[in-house]
Amino acid sequence: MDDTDSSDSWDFQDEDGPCFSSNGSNSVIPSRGASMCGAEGSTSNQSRSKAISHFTEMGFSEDLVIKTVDEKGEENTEAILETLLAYTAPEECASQGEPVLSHSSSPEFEWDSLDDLSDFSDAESCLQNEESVPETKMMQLVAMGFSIGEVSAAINSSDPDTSIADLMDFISAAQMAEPTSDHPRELPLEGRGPPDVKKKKLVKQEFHRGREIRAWRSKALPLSSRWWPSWDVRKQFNCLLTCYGSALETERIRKDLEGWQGDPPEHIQKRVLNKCRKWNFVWTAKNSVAPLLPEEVELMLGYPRNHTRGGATSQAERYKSLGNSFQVNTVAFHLSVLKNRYPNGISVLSLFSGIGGAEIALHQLGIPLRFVVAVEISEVSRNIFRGWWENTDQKGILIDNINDVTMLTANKIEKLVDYSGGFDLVIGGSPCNNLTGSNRWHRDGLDGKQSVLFYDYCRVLNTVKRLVREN
DNA sequence: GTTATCATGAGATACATT
DNA sequence: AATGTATCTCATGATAAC
Repeated sequence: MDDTDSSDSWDFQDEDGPCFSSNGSNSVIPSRGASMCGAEGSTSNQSRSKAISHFTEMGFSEDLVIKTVDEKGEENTEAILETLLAYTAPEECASQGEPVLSHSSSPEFEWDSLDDLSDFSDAESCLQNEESVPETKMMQLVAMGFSIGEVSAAINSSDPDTSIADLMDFISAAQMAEPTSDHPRELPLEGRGPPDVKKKKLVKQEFHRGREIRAWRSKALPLSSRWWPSWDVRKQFNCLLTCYGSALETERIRKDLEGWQGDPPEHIQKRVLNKCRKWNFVWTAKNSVAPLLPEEVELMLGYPRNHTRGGATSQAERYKSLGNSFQVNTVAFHLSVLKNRYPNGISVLSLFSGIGGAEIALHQLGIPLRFVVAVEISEVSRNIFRGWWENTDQKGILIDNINDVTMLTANKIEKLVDYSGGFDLVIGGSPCNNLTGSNRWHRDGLDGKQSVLFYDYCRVLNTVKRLVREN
């Protein structure tokens, strides 16, 4: 059962990730910071050299690191990093003729640009140690923020022993040519470039930021960046829900904020901020907020732009189908181990398939969809998925006329297994309507009307397993 | 250690408006 | 008939206050 989804605050989960982490945006080098705090006094020399090697490993020159560490004190990792970047960034801009921190376009909204560099040295050692395993290479590059399509293309068109650095080179070159319609970029990562250490850091940084508001403010939401008030301290979006804030709500906020000289009083700020949190509002003009557009939600969740446009009859349906869906990049990350196992295509039984998050993830990984059974109760979602299937010229077989999981009897499963030659993957996230805190009315747990389908997932999975064993 | 407070959520329903 | 809005409601974990 894959429960990777959009239910938590929109933050990449790192438990299974090999070399990146989503430590909170405020924490700077938490593990190292802690060990340094504990190393006061007698062992300060040790912590000093530790700090120095930490920053030199990041690619900064040793002289500069020693100077800065002595200047700022080895415990002030944040300040050190800030200073180091301040020293090195202008040089790189000059030599490469392009902005290094391309997202920091408006000075008044300069966010701390350092917090996510913390685990980079771990990623670096990861790169050096495990270059021999292709899946790992794929995961590492995806973890750095390259799109799965780009990484697949690069790995497919190079020798198996090509280094990560060369692969990055390859991808960068391809990006400069133009993004293909087949593999559009999931996130706008303008900070990419030649694979020097600095760039790798930035790419990694961008990857984390893709999940945070700050990235959106200057890239996907340039207007928002301009009007974002300093007292709106949100750094992450809340859970992407199936419903959205009303126009009247945003109107009330506008009225609340009008007529103050400078910042509004604290109680107003608090009220507005609570509303913004509740509805994931973003700033669109002076004193004005608005819900995220469906296109923006699609982008965040890793779907192709306008993925939900055709099949969904209304805006409400678009939000609903997106709010109930997988985060594609996350699913692709977990499924990337299948890439080399199914070069000739995969046979998938997709339960609660919705708008096709699992299938899109496989497609973006470059795994051909040889045979897909998509079981989905919502006609709107089925239409969206079929639209995608046709738009991407899928060559495999799609069976999407079984709408209800409870109708998927052992008999039918057996026929499907015979027809397809067996399923390689059973995937799906069963409904959580009766589990979620949002539902005050029928929060009946797994035995609730919708969530009870969890048991059908188990039933189907066990049937498929049994058939596989028998064959 | 215990209690109080706060924030939050793959939401549901009735009613109003278009 | 379809869409938009207001109102409903609460377990849970984190943190603050006692």
